Amino acid sequence: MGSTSPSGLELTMAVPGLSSSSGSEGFVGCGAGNGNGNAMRDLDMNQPASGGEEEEFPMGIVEEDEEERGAGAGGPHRPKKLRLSKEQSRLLEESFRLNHTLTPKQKEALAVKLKLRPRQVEVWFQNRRARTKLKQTELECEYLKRCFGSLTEENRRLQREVEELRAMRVAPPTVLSPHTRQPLPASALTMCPRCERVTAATATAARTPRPAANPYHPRRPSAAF
DNA sequence: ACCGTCAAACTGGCAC
DNA sequence: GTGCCAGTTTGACGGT
Repeated sequence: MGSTSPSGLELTMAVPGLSSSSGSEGFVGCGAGNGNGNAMRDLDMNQPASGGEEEEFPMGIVEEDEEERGAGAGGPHRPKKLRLSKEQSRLLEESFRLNHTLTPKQKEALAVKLKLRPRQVEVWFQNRRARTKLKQTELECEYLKRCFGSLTEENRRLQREVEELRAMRVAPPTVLSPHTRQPLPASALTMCPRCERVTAATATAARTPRPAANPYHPRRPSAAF
């Protein structure tokens, strides 16, 4: 795609690390979407078969039945589809850059300037907004995918850590009795609820049934943590 | 000739 | 009533 996006989609996105400028050429090549096709097409598009110098807006208002067109929705034949000239596209892009929506006056003025119908200008802006939004959505999607990936990795890492901590808990620390200086049996140990240090269990605490350990919040195995 | 992509144009629904 | 949007249709065009 290169620096000059053929469709020149300008994107704004509240994604860290991505350009969020609403200015021109905000889009950094994401590769997705309009590929190279347009770049080529723009070179050839709307070129008269003769290849000679043509009017500035060759694809302007079609002469054919304007009335039919209005009523023609769903009619037997749609009018031939137009391809906007490079100059028309350029000017439309330019005004889109300034404003993503048009007032009726602006629309009318632009239509006159481009020799298009106001409806065409309106449709172009609608489609242009849609394309911009689509591009943004695609970028957000990519960003969220990356987030998902890193969070999955983080989750795996934390799970491993939990397993390691659980494994360490199997072998409780040796705590010496303050009285006898002899190692206390694991069954005599409890966790101090205030300082979360392993202490020698009192006789009453040892007899009091304790609630089952919460598997999601395993107690710390020792004061070392 | 066929297919995929892009964009012009249309349609119906919704918000104001 | 008007304008916008999401979804769709359709034609132009390039690539194979």
